[in-house]
Amino acid sequence: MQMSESYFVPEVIHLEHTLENGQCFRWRKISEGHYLGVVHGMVLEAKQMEEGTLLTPMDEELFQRVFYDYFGFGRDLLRRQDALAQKDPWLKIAVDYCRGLSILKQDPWETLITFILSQNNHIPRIRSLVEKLAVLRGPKLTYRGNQLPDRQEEFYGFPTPSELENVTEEELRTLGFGYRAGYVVDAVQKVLAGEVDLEKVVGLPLHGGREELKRIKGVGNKVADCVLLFGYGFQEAFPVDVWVLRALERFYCKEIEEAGSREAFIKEYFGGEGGLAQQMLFHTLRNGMYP
DNA sequence: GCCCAGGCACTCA
DNA sequence: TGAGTGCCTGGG
Repeated sequence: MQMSESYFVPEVIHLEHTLENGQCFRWRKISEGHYLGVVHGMVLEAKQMEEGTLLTPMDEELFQRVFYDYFGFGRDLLRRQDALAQKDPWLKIAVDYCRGLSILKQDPWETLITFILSQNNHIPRIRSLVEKLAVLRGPKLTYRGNQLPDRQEEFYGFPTPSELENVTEEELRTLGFGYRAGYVVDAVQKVLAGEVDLEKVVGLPLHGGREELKRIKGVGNKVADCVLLFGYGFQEAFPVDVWVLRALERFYCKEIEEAGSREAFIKEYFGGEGGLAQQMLFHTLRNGMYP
C-alpha cells in the first residue's frame, strides 16, 4: 500500500465546524481549510475541497474500513440539517451558521479519557493534557503525508488501556492533571480488570451505556453522554453542559415546562437527531452567533 | 496577577 | 431530589 497517496471523498463535510467545535482535541489547523490530526494511530491531513474532502495519506481500503465512519460520511448530513432548520428559528440560525458540521465517531477509549479531562478545563488545556498523555505512553508515529514535507515534529498516538497500565496518579499529577489524575487511573484499572466493558456499551440502549460508563470515577451524565455521542455514535445522546443548558433555558423554556422535564423534552423534540442538534446549538451559541 | 473553565462527588436539607 | 461546595491548574 502506497500510503503517501491522497484520497478524495466526494462528499462535503465542513472541516472547520467539524474539527473545531470541541468534540475532538487532536486536530489542528495548518492553514485555512487544512487540518493535521492524530487519529486512530496515524497522522492524517484533511483538506476542505469545494466538492468534497481530501485525506492524506489514505487509500480506499483504509478509508472504507476506518475513516468513512470516523468522519460521519454517508449519513445524509446536509439533508438532516436542513430538516432540523425547519423545526424552529433557533435551529435555523444554527444550521445557517454551521451546516456541514459532522459528529465524529471517535475511538471510545480515547473519547472517554479526553472528556474525563475536559471537566473544569478550557479547550487549550484539554488539548495539552491529552497530548501529554500521548507523549507519556502512546506509540511514536511516523508521519507519511506528502503535503507538509518540511514538518519536523514528533507525533504520538493515544495510548491504549494496556499502555497506561502502570501509570500512577502521582505521575499524572506531576504533569498537571490535578484531581482528574485519579479518574484516569480509575478508568484504566476498571477497563483492564473488565469491571467496565467498553465493548458491551455498543449493544446497550442509551441509558444502559450511560450507567456502564458512570461506574468510572469522574464520569457523570455529561461526560458519559459525550462519550456515547462522540465515541460510540449514539445519535440520540444529548450532552448537557453549561452552554447547552443556557440554550435550552433560553430557547425552549415553555416547551420544557409542557413536556414535564428537560429530559422528556429533549427526547420528544429532538429524538434521534439530539446529538447533531445539541452540537450545532452548542457551537453556534459558544461562537456568539445568537443575537 | 487573577480568574475561571464544555463537571463530578460528596454533603446536607 | 436538589442546592451548595471543594477540587487542580494554566491559558487568557
